[in-house]
Amino acid sequence: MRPGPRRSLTHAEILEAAFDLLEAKGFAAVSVRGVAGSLGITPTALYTYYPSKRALLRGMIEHLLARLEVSAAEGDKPVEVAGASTVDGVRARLVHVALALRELLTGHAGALELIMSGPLDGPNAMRLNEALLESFTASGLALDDAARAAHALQAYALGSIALESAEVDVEADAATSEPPLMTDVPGAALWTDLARFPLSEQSAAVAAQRSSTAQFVWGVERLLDGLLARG
Amino acid sequence: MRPGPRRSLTHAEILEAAFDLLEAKGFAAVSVRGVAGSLGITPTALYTYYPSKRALLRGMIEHLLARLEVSAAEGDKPVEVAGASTVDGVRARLVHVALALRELLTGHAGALELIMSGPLDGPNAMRLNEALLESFTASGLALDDAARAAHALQAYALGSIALESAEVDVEADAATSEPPLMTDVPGAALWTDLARFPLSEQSAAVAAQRSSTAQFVWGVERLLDGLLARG
DNA sequence: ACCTGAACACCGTTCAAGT
DNA sequence: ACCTGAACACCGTTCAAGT
Repeated sequence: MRPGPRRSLTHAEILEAAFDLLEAKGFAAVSVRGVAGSLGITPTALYTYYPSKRALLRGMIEHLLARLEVSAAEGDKPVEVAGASTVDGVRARLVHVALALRELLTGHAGALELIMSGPLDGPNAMRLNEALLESFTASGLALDDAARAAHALQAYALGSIALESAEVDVEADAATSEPPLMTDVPGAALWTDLARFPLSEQSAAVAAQRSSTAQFVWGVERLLDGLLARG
Repeated sequence: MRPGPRRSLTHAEILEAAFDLLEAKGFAAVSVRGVAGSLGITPTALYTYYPSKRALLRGMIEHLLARLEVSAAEGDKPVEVAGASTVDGVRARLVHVALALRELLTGHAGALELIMSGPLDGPNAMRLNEALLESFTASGLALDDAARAAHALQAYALGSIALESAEVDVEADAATSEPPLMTDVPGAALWTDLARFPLSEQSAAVAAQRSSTAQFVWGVERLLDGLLARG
């Protein structure tokens, strides 16, 4: 179509190859050499498109967040309660955005490491932030408080997802069964001494369900309780 | 003192060297080769003490969390309000623990990456969890809810610290002034088009203060509002 | 039992050279 | 203008060999 492309690759093609690698072999496989290799070019040729690996990762984060559903699409969750339908709808939208972020990051292997690998300051991260600000101001918060609330909700969501994925990792390790690691670190001898932590032991059943969507939403709801409280 | 040490090093000495490296040169410098080199031994000798780099990092996490002040030390914050002094004291303790965790992780360069590099399931992580469970049950929550609340608070704290440190990174990068990265990624042309995000622009002043302790505590307080709410 | 040296299969990045 | 090849200074991990 074009008179003749100066470059053999588009950024979109490079990012696609990078995500294929991420999905297939995990975050560690997304190396400059690996991405270049899967595109049939030399590692140094990739530096023509991105000035550093960090820049490549930033491009990937943007590409990922572009798929985040953030707008106030109707029919998400019809409000059935009579009365303050607007506020309830806004609240449902906030929960929806948090859940969408969680699904985006738990759906792609290595996506969390990607997000955590750099600051969230690209246009799509700002789109997310703007959507949260809209929702919080729409539910009656002053702009300053809305900004703090948006930040708090993002912090909870990212931290929650990070804790989840760390626990998934340990389940995967359980198969290889690492040795108990009895070291001379203070307290390390008690590694499996659950009796020292009676409440943790008793609540083990709940702890086992931490990776569930319900747990995530429960936390979002409690945070929103605090953030949206008035009078 | 001892009849004759079989090993030339203790785990404590190795961890100390590893933390010196972490503090001095950041997380990337904490390599098997780097730690071994700073101890005057060969990389392979380190595998006598830790079976993998991952095991070394787990040891470091435990070492770090051992320094976390988690107990109900008196005089932290004398309750001045008459009335429900116990509950207020418990709440103050929760804020205190969250702040202590934040100071621990922002105080040591690379400590967050360390924490995020694996699951939080060592004895000192359990000590933290147990302390949170005690506080939440003491303020009237059922054990199930207390477990969920403890998890939510840890999620918020870790996520908040992660967002902070990512922003610190970008400030450091501002000096080297990376090019604006005009790519053909959808939306990337709007990278600096703040006008598209009016609320984000207006609240930029608040956003600039995100790395403050006050912002962190505000979020903890709002979360606790939701978690501790009754009737 | 502890440690070394050599090796394997990787990294991100730079730079002179080709077309 | 785009790309290659060689090189630099690194990784984590394994394994035979020494003491």
